[in-house]
Amino acid sequence: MNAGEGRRAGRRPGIRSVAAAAGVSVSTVSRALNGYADVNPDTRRRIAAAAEALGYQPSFAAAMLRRNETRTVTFMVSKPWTKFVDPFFLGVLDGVELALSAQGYDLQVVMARDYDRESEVIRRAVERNRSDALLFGRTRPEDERIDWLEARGFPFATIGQTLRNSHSWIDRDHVLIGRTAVERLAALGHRRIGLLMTPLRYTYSHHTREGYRAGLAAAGLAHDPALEVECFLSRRTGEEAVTMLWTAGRPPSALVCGNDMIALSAMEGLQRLGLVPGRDVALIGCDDMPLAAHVRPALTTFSQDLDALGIRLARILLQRLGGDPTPVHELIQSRLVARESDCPARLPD
Amino acid sequence: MNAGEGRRAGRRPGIRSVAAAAGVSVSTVSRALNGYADVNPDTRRRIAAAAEALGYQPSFAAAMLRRNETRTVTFMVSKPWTKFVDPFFLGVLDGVELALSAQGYDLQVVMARDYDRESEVIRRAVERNRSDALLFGRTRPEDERIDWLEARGFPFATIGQTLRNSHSWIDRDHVLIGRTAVERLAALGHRRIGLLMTPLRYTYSHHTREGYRAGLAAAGLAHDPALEVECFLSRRTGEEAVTMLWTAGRPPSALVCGNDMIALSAMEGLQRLGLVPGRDVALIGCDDMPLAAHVRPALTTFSQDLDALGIRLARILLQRLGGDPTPVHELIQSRLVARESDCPARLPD
DNA sequence: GGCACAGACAAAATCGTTTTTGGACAAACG
DNA sequence: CGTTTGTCCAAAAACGATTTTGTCTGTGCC
Repeated sequence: MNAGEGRRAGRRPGIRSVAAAAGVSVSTVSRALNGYADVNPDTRRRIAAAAEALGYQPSFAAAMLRRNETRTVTFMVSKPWTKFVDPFFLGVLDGVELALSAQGYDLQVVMARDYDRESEVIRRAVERNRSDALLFGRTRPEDERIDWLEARGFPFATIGQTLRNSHSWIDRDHVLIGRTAVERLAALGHRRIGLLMTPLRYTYSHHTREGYRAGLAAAGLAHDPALEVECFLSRRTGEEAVTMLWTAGRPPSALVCGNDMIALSAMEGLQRLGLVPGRDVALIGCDDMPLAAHVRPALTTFSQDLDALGIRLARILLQRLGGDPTPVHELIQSRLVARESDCPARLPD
Repeated sequence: MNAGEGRRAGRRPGIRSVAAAAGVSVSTVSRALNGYADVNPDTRRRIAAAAEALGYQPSFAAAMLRRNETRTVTFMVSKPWTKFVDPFFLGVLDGVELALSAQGYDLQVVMARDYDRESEVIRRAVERNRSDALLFGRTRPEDERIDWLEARGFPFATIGQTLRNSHSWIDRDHVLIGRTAVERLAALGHRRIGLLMTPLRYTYSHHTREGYRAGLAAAGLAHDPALEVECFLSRRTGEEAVTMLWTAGRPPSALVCGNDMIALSAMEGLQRLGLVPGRDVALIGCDDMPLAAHVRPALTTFSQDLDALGIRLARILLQRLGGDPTPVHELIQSRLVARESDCPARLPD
């Protein structure tokens, strides 16, 4: 009889079925279900009931086509450290998913398998236009990914800053972390404190170094550039750095490490040199990865609520997607977790 | 002049622009770009060139709507162990993403934040119909999620088996793992070997136990049910189990642990009891999580190539999506990584 | 020559929503 | 009473691809 009658029976009910059941037009159903104002409360209820009864689920593809948005956010996870996915990203991922799904957004994950391909992965993710926005970390002082995204006007937010900082980001306060670490070690009597840095191509490495230097200055300690060693992305990186420091020149009595991986690896290096970490040499890490608490000596390090970080990151992005174009910056405080690896200086020098 | 001319300029080029540029109809463009047979090789080249020149990217939403498929796979990650995401899932996730993206599929991730909500999360993921298939782990002997999915005819594959095993899965050979662990400990002279099981609601726990018992039988050792302890999902679970075993009755001299978390926690429990793991009590874990190698004593455990597991899992699913409905089962071999925690028995009893 | 057939393409229908446009009606207002 | 205003809803036009159906050639075969 009526126009919508020809539907094949096996199919999922569409909006027209709901319209027919509720005795209204499809447009009214759409407006009712999407919470528009101009629909009679009574009609709205009738439609909701019909939709419920039919088990109606809107076709996402159709809505997506019409609205021209995907309600999906892509998270790029980098994993240059060892073959394991970085636990840091995973904690964040969890929080991000929580915040996104609460707003009806889906989370898509892409992996950047090595440093050089990160730009390409981003480009592909955007050009496939299967998501509305992008999230990623490991930002660099001059970041071509960010330039590219800004030029394209594609919404995104990052974990970590750049030099220009023209975009939305969230970040740990690495300056404060570096400074706090040094001050703590200085208070323990250490006069020669080394820094095992994460790769300087990342912005946060510079911040940590800045904080480290500020800490030295605040404690009235001399700054010896030879004690700043850049580490790279291998499992043994801290080991190599330590070997170098203890082989050439005057070694430090304490080490601030850019992350826990480096600290752990440095510990192994120290042991290999016949030194006992946490007794002969003090160490402080950064990340508080699960390992840190279980190693002997347990690693003193900086911890943060990754879940919360992820949630806030997602919120920042959602705000942007909600139409507010002003960039948001947020600095997350980390908490020092005192364990065993930071010991007092043994011999005053 | 012609029909397609009215397009607003700022927009991404659509298939009609390509058609216009190549001087053919939209249908021909579609067929050419999707690799259908009945298009002249020459025309095909012309179309490809035009698409390339315009930077044409097909609207995914439109294709999705018409084809009625999303080219997206949802991966549900469970995370009941502690607050950290299980590294096991993450390794797998990586492999899955690799295999899927190679076939043009996108990966969507949903988190199951606790055990009870896993079914709900799955139901929601499916009903939103924003993905073509589902991947998940932590299967149970009787798994309502699987029943539900099968009833609905929704494609999926799992990490882990069920009792009926009517679906596609991939799994570690936990029976072999349990058996190998026991045999190794028996060969080291242990006569009383305990089993710290993962929760029995999971299928693999039963398999491990089965292997454990088979190992005992093969070594000619008595089976004492009191030595089989079920552990639950807390950070201290192994500690509690150990305390119980050593408080009541005759304690074992060696422990097979259902996973590394349990083993690590058991080590802490042993130390609290004044025992030295790896000297007084032998332990073997299962998972080879990053922690395992760094703990003192380093944990002897079973390792597997998670990347490969993820890749094969994805392949199994893609085969299903490709139209082949026959369920595929695949058993992955694990490798024993001998470290320090499995020591010879001290006193023959 | 007439017919069947295949190759290469065009035209049009279709997927299931959202959004725009406009119409019917009632209330308010002069 | 006529006009404006506002409420509620229907009709129809998008959105941009894929798929079906149809048309027009040219070729092979009897």
